[in-house]
Amino acid sequence: MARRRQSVTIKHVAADAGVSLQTVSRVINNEANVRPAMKKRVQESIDRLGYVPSIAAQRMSGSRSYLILALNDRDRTIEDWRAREGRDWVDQMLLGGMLKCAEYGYRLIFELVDTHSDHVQRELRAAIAALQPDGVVLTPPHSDNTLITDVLEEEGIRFARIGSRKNGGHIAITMGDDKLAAMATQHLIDKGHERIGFIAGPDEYAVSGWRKDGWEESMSAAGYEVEGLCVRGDWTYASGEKAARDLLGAADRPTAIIASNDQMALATNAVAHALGMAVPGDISIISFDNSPVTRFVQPALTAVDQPVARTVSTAVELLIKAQRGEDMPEMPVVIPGTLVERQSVSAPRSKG
Amino acid sequence: MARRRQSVTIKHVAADAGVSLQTVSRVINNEANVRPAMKKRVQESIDRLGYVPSIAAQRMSGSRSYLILALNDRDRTIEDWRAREGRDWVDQMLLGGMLKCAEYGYRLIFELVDTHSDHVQRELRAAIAALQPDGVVLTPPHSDNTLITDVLEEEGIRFARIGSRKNGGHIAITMGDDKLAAMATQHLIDKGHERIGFIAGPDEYAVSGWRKDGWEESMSAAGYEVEGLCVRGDWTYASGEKAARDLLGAADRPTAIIASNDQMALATNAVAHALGMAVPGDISIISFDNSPVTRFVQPALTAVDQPVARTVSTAVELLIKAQRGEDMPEMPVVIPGTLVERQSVSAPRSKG
DNA sequence: ATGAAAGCGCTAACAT
DNA sequence: ATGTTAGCGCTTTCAT
Repeated sequence: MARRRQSVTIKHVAADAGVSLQTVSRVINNEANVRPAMKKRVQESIDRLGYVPSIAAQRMSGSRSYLILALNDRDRTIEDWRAREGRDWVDQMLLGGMLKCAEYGYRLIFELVDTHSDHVQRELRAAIAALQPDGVVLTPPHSDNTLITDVLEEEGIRFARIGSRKNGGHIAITMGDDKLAAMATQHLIDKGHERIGFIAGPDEYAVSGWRKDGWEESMSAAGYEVEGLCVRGDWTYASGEKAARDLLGAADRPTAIIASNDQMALATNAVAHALGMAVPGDISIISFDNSPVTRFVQPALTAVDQPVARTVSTAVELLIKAQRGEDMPEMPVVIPGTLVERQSVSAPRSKG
Repeated sequence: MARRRQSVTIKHVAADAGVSLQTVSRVINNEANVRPAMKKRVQESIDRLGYVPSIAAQRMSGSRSYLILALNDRDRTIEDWRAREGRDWVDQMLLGGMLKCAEYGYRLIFELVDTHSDHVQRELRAAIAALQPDGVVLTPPHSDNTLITDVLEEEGIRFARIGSRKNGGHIAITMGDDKLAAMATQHLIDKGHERIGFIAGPDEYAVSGWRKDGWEESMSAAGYEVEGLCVRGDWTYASGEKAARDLLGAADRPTAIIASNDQMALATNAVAHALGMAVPGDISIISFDNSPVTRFVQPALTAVDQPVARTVSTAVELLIKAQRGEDMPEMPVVIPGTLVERQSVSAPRSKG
């Protein structure tokens, strides 16, 4: 196929408007020092010719690439895609990230990186060299991975960390996990529960700790015991099964369980049924994430919704605005989630 | 933030290896006329310095952009994302497309376009001017939209149409929709059904017609009537409800229904329940697509699985290979789907 | 406020 | 088989 060239370039516009390339460039980039009349004339040529700048050329000449890179964990993402269980984290990221990028004339490039491989750094440097993104959105567990953030700092690329509170010179955004967990716990306490179990996520994820903190906070504020009521999982269904068996097999078992994600909540629900316990009659369940599956399971799960789309959208917007010279927020930004009530919570059975 | 420059460029590698830029370029692009020893020396420098070519520069110099554009319908995609009902078409596209691109050092850019707006062409030209993609993957209903294909032909950009049989000079890939529909119909016939209803998709989608053809083919091969057994929907749940009411409210109603997508099948299931009919006892159902929700509904739906990931993966691979000079397939490529049996099909009740 | 010239990192075309 | 030159489309100096 023939060597493809830009059909309409800045030169064509300049010729059409009878001005220099520079003036056209100034108009494109909305710079100062262009008289309104001149600007109008150039803009008309742009519109008439249907001119759109080549981002390759813009990037080449050392300015912006108009590309935002969204980094996700390769294994977990591919596993979710293959499982086809309706987890829509990626879709929500795209919904928030792509649309916000489009608003500003940027594009979101979704990229997978191996968190645990020893060549994360190489992979990342390669992506940066190839694309020269104007900003990077980091999702857990990348958000606090210093292997990654070190590279980005070295390369001088702005980044936003989702699910992180480390904002030194960078953007940090959380969904208020501790407050959400506290809210979920309080919701159960209000229903009359006193023994509320908690299935935590893996340590590698900062959000795991915050969610646990929130649960503990509400429990101790109410004067309830937490000892022996927390089990750690690793987000997987299997780990949720094991955790649920531990909690529900105990002599003084809880009357409610909060699971740190949907998979583990689903597993808890299944284990309860397997043990002949009614949900929510014998055991109430609240899950985190609120992916589509929470609505399809029996009973539909009460869940803490994570506003992924709004969070990523905000991250992208802050990155773009920072590039335009606006200040980045000093403190971690919180995009709070909400509790979505469904059928997996009721008052505990009155004690015989 | 400081003007960012490539940290390691082809110049550094050339200097390090003591050769000309051109030789490095030849090694990068795996071209002929480089002695093995020289190639090895250059490759070592590349590895040592961690050099990765800038795709912006590669594109600028008139060669490849290493970008493949995947075009989807904006409204439908955003609606799916917002609905959060577990439809994973986009995820399966990414699974197939991104991973295949990565294999060849390309990147997939996922882009939304308004099919029905009068400025599709402007939108598309803008995307092409900005990104200069090496190939475009078209999904229904874009695949047969001449507004879109005309622009691509004008710009000289190779494209692959998914769900299209129009391959004149381009790549066409289907999932064998007619055969799949025929297979689903035959499956019901084998179970003893004679009156099998069909809910078709909108005309705008070529696949709608093929699926209907397959149903008709199996029906007439078995010598069964199709008159009054086909109703057209528009993919939505609401249209499926209406279609199902039409079919199930008739005097001589069908004992089985094939719906052309999951949403309409779900609606059919709900309508059957509302009318006091048992599924599959009174009415068997088969759906198309096999998105996650088919497994979560009661009863789990027998469905025709659409191998979206494999299809997109193939599309991308053919585009890349074509760019490398390999021939494009003359005929439409078929990536056949399969029938996934679940609980929504049984033999019809014996006639009283 | 506008223009001219230099250069970004790379490859195509043409040397040798 | 390797090197040299020109130029892709744009922005950044630096002039005017």
